[in-house]
Amino acid sequence: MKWHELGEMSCPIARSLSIFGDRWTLLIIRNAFLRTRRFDDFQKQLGITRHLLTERLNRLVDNKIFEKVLYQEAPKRYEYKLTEKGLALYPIIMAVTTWGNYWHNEDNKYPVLEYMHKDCGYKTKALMSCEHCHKELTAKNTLPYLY
Amino acid sequence: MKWHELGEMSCPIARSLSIFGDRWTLLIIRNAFLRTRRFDDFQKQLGITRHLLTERLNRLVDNKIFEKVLYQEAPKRYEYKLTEKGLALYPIIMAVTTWGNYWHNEDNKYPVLEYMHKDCGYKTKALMSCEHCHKELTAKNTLPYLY
DNA sequence: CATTTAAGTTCTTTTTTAGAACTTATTATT
DNA sequence: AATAATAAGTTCTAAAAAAGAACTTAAATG
Repeated sequence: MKWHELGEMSCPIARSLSIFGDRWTLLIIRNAFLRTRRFDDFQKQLGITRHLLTERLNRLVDNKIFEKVLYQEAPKRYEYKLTEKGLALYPIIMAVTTWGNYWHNEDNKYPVLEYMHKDCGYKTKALMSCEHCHKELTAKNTLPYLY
Repeated sequence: MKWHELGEMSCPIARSLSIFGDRWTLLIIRNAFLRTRRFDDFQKQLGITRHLLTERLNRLVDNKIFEKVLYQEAPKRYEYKLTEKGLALYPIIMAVTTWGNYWHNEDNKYPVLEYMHKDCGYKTKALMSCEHCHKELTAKNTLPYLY
């Protein structure tokens, strides 16, 4: 299977990975959530080559995850800002964070990145939960279900 | 930054991506959740080259996401079975599914893959929620918080 | 006038991936 | 008994992608 074919698959996971299933894109998005918006800042923070960063940012703009916002007229300069569609990636970032914190952190060698829920004021772990009964969803109590 | 350096970063996202932040690994894991366990089945279902599949499965075994389980003595053959650490990736799969379903599906061109919560019996969307107040967590009501 | 800033672009080298054929050990079929 | 099939890789070559460094452009700054 060629990579670009993934984008046309009926599986939502395959389609999603055709956008961010590579070595850099989710890290770019992570930094965007941490308020990075400019080319050189992404480049310095990530250590990604300028060439690749250009290519990835363009893909994210094409897919409406970032929008380019003019911040300077001459010469024209744009910031890369998460759209609503881009902001909707946050649960993925949280899910990856949570797994990395608790499952891929032998001997608690690395610090734990948690989240503070502003509405209730508590430091919280992100749980996947059922929209009906609000209990936690796991591989064992859940079945994929094609609508 | 070189790729293998990611695995030693303090950020849980970077460390996680050092395992599954590539073109194939999350698709392998998706299929594992759909009960695929054998080399040739992964290969045929995904259309991945045998060479890469070998490399990816070995990485997943090294990282204790799959365990090899002997299912035939002569010649020795092993199945790749998700460990508890591997099963814990399910929220990531659900989060990616949910985003792909609702945000990366223009004109509802593609079918929606939902989940059935066996405990309550309802078809459900996977929501990221606060372990305290159980309300939904989003980019806007949440702050990363280094413990 | 020389430097700096910001956002790329271009170039060469290295690494990864794709694709197809081959191997090995055993079981099933003609 | 010889031939084909199954399963899980391994080994090749060619193609694509990524790394790394230097260059470009346009304006602002010292």
